[in-house]
Amino acid sequence: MATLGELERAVMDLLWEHPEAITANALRDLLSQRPPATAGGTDTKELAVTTVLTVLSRLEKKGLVERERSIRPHRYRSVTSRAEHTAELMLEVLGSAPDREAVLARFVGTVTDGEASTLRKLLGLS
Amino acid sequence: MATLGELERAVMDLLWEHPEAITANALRDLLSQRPPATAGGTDTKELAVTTVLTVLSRLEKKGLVERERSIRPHRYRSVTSRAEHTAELMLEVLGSAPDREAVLARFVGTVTDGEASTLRKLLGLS
DNA sequence: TCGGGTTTTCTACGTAATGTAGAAATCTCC
DNA sequence: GGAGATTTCTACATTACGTAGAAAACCCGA
Repeated sequence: MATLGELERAVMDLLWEHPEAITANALRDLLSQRPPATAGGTDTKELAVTTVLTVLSRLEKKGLVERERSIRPHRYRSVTSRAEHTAELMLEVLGSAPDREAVLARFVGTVTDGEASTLRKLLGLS
Repeated sequence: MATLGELERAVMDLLWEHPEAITANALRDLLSQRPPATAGGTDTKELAVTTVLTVLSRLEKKGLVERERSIRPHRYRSVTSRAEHTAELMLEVLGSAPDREAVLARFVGTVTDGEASTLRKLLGLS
């Protein structure tokens, strides 16, 4: 896997919020509405559709997005949910550590109380 | 934070294995011993010391490494332990999710049994 | 003290990922 | 069959990283 760029991330966020597959044009419109997190301006950048399509192709190549080619304005959707993806990323980070248990110790020490009890619940079932 | 490059990662790994601060030259020697994980050749690349120094400077700028400037061959050491760093990375990934609990659910579902019990132990005490 | 070896900093270049989009090719419907 | 919509191809700018030479700074022995 890899880290996503800013625009790639924004696109994935939108796809995750939209379970139904959507077109590149729809995505471009949605992108123009959300302000860029980078600066605090009233900046509503209008991207070219080709830009969105390029990003979508790259995300597809990375396996994060798939599209329906049967219908003409292709519809795009994320392959996994955001939660899945995030969990995978966390596991990837954890996986590269030779001292996984030490990492987990630090990890649970920093998680909020509510989340700790969530974890307890989840672990109690198994 | 950010993801590290291959060489940056190798340097951090060595610094994490060496609690005592070490010199750039020592690092270069250590680097030449460990085979590059990329290919499986008997490749023992000898890097220039300036290369190692550049990487160390970049890691210092990123806040991952600090050095003693008082003595002349500067000694470098990692600011945090690998476990700390990894846990921070995991939290960073988790932090960007609006559905943290869902992520945690997926996460604990994928962790090994041994780690799950470790987590239970850690959470039981609190 | 001074000069040469050692160490560090500055500068630079190649590559790869990403943001961005025009030009060209493809498709679809009238 | 052609015009407008859609997708693909190609391209360029920027940034991060690997890599290291050139230059500057430093330190020790003669």
